[in-house]
Amino acid sequence: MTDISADLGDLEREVMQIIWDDGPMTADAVRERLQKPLKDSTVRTVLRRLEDKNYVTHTTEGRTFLYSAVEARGLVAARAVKRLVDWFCDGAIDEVLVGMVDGAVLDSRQLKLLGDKIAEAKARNPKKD
Amino acid sequence: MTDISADLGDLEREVMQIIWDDGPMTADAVRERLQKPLKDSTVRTVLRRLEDKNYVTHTTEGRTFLYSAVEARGLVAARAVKRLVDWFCDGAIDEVLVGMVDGAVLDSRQLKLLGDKIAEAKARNPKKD
DNA sequence: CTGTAGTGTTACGATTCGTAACACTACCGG
DNA sequence: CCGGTAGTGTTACGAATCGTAACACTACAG
Repeated sequence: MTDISADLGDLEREVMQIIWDDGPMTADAVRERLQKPLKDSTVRTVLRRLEDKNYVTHTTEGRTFLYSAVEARGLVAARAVKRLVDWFCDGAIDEVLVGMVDGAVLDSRQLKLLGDKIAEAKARNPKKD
Repeated sequence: MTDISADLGDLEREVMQIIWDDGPMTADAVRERLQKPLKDSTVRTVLRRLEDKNYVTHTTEGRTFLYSAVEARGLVAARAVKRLVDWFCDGAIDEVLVGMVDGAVLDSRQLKLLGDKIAEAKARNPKKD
């Protein structure tokens, strides 16, 4: 479908969360942290798919794989958001923002946070304006 | 997959764009505006699926259907963004924002736009702060 | 009353994803 | 030296979604 958002299934995302939260870890460690009791091979398959999709990499520790995230969660999410906006509105981000405000998607606290972050970003990175 | 972003395929999205852009219209009108030359029944199937998903509705004009969008594009996109952020970061929108800035997902123009929109929103909707 | 414009039904192949069995291999302990 | 265990690789299968479309049905115009 030319996947927007992120080409991650539910289980794949859960695994990513675990790895994002708890740093590099073995397949077995991932399995133990999952809610659903899944077979070993299931978790491994998911990890391999995530590696194919370049969400994780592994290093070899002895004969064991240590999986770690390739990119920070926030970055992946941010790019997903951008892709989503591009896809939806051909990049017309203001249309989305209007939607956010009008649809009460963001509450006032989040709006404030957003504003602060932008101020920060501008301060840190004061290009031509 | 508990579809995030929007449960729209590529063709479905194209159709939505057309309807969002050009108001209520017949299935045939949609087909004519599409890039790829598709069979009539294809377009109708997509429209029916979009109606199932509650993206469009139709009114009957004589024996012809007039399809129109149920919700504004920006609103749909905004909600998709929110769902995405929730899904990814459990709602930790600041993590996403950091990602946007660090990953240069937004350029300075967009940051400014974002800031302006927020100011607007606050002005229009000055809740407790 | 028949054809045409329009709608509804059904389908099929590709892809993705959750889920897993099974097969293979290298090292540790006896 | 050899077998079992821990770990990896291969292959698969069923459900869901989506693009794509054929075909069947129906109502109104002429």
